Amino acid sequence: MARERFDHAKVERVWQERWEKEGIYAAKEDTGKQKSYVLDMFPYPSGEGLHVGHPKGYIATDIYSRHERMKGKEVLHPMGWDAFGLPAENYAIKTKTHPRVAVEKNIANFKSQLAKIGFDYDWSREINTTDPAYYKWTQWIFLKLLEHGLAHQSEEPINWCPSCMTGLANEDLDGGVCERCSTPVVKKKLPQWVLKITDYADRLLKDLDTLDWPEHVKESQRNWIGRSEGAEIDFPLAGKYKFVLLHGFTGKPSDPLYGWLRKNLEARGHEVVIPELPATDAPNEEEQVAAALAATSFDERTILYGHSLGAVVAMKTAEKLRTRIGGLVLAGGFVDPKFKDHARNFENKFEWRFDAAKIRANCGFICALQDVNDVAVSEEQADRLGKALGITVKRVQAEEPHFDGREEPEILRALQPTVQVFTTRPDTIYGATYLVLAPEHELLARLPIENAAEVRAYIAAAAQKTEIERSAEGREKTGVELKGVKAINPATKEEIPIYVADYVLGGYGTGAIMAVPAHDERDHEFAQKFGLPIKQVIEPTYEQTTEPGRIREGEPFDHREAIIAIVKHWSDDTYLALKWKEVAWGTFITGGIEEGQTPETAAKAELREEIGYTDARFVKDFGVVHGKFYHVPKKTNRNAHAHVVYLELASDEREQVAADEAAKHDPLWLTAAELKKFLTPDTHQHALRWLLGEQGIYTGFGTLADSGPFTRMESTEAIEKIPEAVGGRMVVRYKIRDWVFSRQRYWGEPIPIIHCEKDGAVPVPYEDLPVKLPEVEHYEPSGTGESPLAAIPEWVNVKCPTCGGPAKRETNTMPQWAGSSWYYLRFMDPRDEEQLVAPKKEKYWAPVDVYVGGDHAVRHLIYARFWHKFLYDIGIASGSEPFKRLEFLGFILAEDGRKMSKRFGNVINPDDVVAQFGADAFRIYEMFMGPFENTVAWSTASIKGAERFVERVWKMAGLVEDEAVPALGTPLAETIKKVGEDIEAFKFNTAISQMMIFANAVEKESAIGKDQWMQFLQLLAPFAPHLTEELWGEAGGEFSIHTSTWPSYDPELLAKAEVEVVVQVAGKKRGSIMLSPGATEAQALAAAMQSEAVGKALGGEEPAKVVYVPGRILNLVPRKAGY
RNA sequence: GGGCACGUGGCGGAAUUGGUAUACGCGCAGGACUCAGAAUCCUGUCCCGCAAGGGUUGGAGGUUCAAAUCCUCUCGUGCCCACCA
Repeated sequence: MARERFDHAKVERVWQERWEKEGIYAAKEDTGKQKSYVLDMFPYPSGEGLHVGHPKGYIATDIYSRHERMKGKEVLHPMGWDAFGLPAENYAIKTKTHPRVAVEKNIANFKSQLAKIGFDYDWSREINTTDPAYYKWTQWIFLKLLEHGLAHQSEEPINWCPSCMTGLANEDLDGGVCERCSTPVVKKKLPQWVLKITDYADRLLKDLDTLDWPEHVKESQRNWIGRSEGAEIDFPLAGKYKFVLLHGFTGKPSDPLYGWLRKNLEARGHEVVIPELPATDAPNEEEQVAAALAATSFDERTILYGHSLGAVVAMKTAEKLRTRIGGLVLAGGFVDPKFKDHARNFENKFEWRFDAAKIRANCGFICALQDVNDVAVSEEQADRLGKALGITVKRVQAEEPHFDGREEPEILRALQPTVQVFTTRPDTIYGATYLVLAPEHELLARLPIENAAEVRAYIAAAAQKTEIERSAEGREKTGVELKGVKAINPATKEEIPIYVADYVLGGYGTGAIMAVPAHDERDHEFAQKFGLPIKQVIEPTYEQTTEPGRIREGEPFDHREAIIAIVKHWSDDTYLALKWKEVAWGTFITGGIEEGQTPETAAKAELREEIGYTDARFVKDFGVVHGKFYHVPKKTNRNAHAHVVYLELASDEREQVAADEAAKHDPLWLTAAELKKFLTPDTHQHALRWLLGEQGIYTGFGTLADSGPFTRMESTEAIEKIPEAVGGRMVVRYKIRDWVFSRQRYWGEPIPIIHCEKDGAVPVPYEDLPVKLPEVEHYEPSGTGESPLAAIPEWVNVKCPTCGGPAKRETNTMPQWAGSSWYYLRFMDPRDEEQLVAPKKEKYWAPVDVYVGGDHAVRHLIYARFWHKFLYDIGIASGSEPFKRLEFLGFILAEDGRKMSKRFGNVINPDDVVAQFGADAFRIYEMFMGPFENTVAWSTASIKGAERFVERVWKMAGLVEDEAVPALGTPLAETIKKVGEDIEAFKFNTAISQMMIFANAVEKESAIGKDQWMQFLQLLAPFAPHLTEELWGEAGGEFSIHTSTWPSYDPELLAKAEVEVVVQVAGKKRGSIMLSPGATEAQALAAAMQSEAVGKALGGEEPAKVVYVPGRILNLVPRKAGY
């Protein structure tokens, strides 16, 4: 009987309605089943709608989740919308519609497109990041971060996109340009909220090892985090200073801290004066300032320091000076006698107004420290001090609150001008011939620089530059020397110059480097341009890693001074080389340096002994190269320290050579090009590069030279020993920067903060959340660094939650990444008004078992992992990682091989494809296109294959019989096994091909048993849910096939009675034999020898060797020559 | 410049992880059905050779009884990072 074609449109409609009506995909928490949480990266609902590339990941999770459900698990497969962000806002600006209107329209469109494909989403859990009921919790997380000290305000220069008119996180840049609009970003100083993701860097890195993620994604994350181990080393500034230390109202010059400071400063040759100040508990300005002034004389080399009330006295003293001093350092200072923990009457006889201009004029630099845990002086007080003096107060961690410890290294560091550098190569410190500070370096404002105007101009110019200009390829190094200041290299004790240059980045390490031009490309380039000394301190060292001569691990080395002599021909452009007779070596002349010899005389002697030439002229000693190898005849590891000596022969005059020397090797005259191929040891290749001038600067590890007590030590050891020896310390640094969290735009979550003049930044009380986004007239960013929200006075002006006084709301919004950093938790409990997620539900569903997505994943994943770890720390999440397994998808390109885009007019809408070919054919085609992670171009021609397969299955219903077809037993068992395994492994393409193979087998038999048919439909159900539901019903199956139990198979059907074993002779196939799987080697051999072809290939002889892999292969190795 | 992948027919790709290379599908060619086309079905389809046979996984070496798979070098492509000290 002829069957109608499959009417996909009708079948899809019928079943999609029924699934929806019966709610078969709703996820429940109380079924007692094992759970499975399958998640797609939720989309941004753009105005363009879906193209055929978008559903690829959704189809995969759909298949996977349907399979999980049929395996008896309780499945959570939700969908939602990441709808805040710039595109919606820009669209709103263009069309003058509210972004919410556009977003709602887009969501409706996306939903209808998705519905047509027949997904098993639980729509009752749909969420939307722009819904106040959702972003209430995004704001809640922000307040929790603030509460735990992980959010703070900063005024550091940040990346500013002049086109989007907003600040951006480091992660939002693409090689120095805004990733959205490709405009070069500039540095701009704006008050910003910043999240301290750096506090989690180490855990974000370490926990990667526990994740079942593709290796390249983990690698990208490691790259972002960018951990590097190195050393922080202090380079003291040259020159002797006189320090005048003024104690506070609880201090005395006899306190241990002052003894400690005196000892440390005097040890460096400085002078220390600690005057006793009278009556500090009832301050009297005149008396105290007079005491300070009387204690000593003041000049350019004087640095005045004050602690607590002493800081105030120091300011007053500086104000009254008639000469200029080197600098003013304040710790725990204040400008207003009001304290956190006590009240004290300081008003008597003290003038609390300061002449900041006078102080600034009198002091070379001013530096103020504030302890983050100070009990007396609030942050706000410290800020006021900073404002009064026109400086930024540096917040540090004191040993004891308010710097009351016995030793306070932060004070010492602030007093004693040093430049702290970060380096991963402390082994090169003896070659550090200058220092470089980044233009942002805070020390630049404090140093007594003679050419201050020039330096300031350079710093200003650097700030103006875009990232691109600053780091463009072919960049020319620029910089300015700081005249009048020098640093001391703590290893060599030599004075070295200091530069400011923008090739050093302010945000990484300490913002300062020691420059080693001999062993760093960038430093070398800079040194060449500025005529700075280049000092070699690392000699190249090579280890032999191949036999013969591979180093014997753990055995000691004997050391030998040696030479490698490069000898030029007297007339040709060729060089003398030795071809060794007993080993496969090609070398230059080489040998040891005996006592009393110099490298030059040793090289000449070696040349005479080995080849006989006597008329050599010494030209050059290139330096030393070290070769580590195992000396086979001497049975020892050897490290040969070889001077590379260049000789030129003046004539062919030569002597007789001893017979034993001549027997060892043949001399050859080779050109440079020939030598490149001929020389076997790496050390000799290195020598050749020196000769040809091809050896660039050496940046690798090696052996230290000219490095005092560390000379001849190897880099790896020196890296461990040098930092401590020069007073530095090993530290770990990360490339990842803190997350700039403020956006000066409208369409985002308002940051729930109220700024009060009196109380500073006050968090909005939890019970007042959410802070709803108000309606505005215009969405345009102001461009001044203020969000459009700032233009709504009735929203901005509020009462301070703490004091009730007048206050203003924070008008910046959060970045788009905020809402997507925790949405997977909300799906577990999407309508809860009391809490972010109910602990019971979280415990049941977490973590996400399989997470599928592609684009932007590195950033999203790092932010989400950061927030998740924080939520874990405060007890909201029960595990420390959100996504157990991650599958990365490859994109679908347009037929022309380009990206699918409205711009190119090559977009294919899934609606059209579904209408023409059906949802099931569309799903099968997308999964059959290739491996899931591959990027492949769409092909309308190829989708026909999927359509044909659907039609074939449809027709196959006509072949169903009551009785099982025995010949299909094994193929069906194999198919059940493979399809199940492949779905779990995300290998959908091979699962489909296995089902096609089975369909071919059914057609060959022209029959299939009813039970076999129904099992086959179940295998196909996750891929083609509509077709199989229809056929399942026709065959008498109970609704729904998607809630039926995944078929099992009899493993015995997989174990065939006989297997084909391929017979090879000498690795080439000569036939095959049928054997029982348990056949012995003897049986297999006997069967194989029956074959004529096998006998012929063996030449009538018995095989010399037999390799038998039961069930697979029998390889016979013949006796013939060559085997 | 650094890191990570990858390279198999005309095309997408498969190969139980070292054991019959090219499964499955697209395309193409020939045939059947048809007045004709669409659709469908059958046959063929890596290269050389009439055949027996030989060759072939970007290229060159190596390890192994056996290599697409492991190692070394080399060429090419893609992705990520990039003045990160």
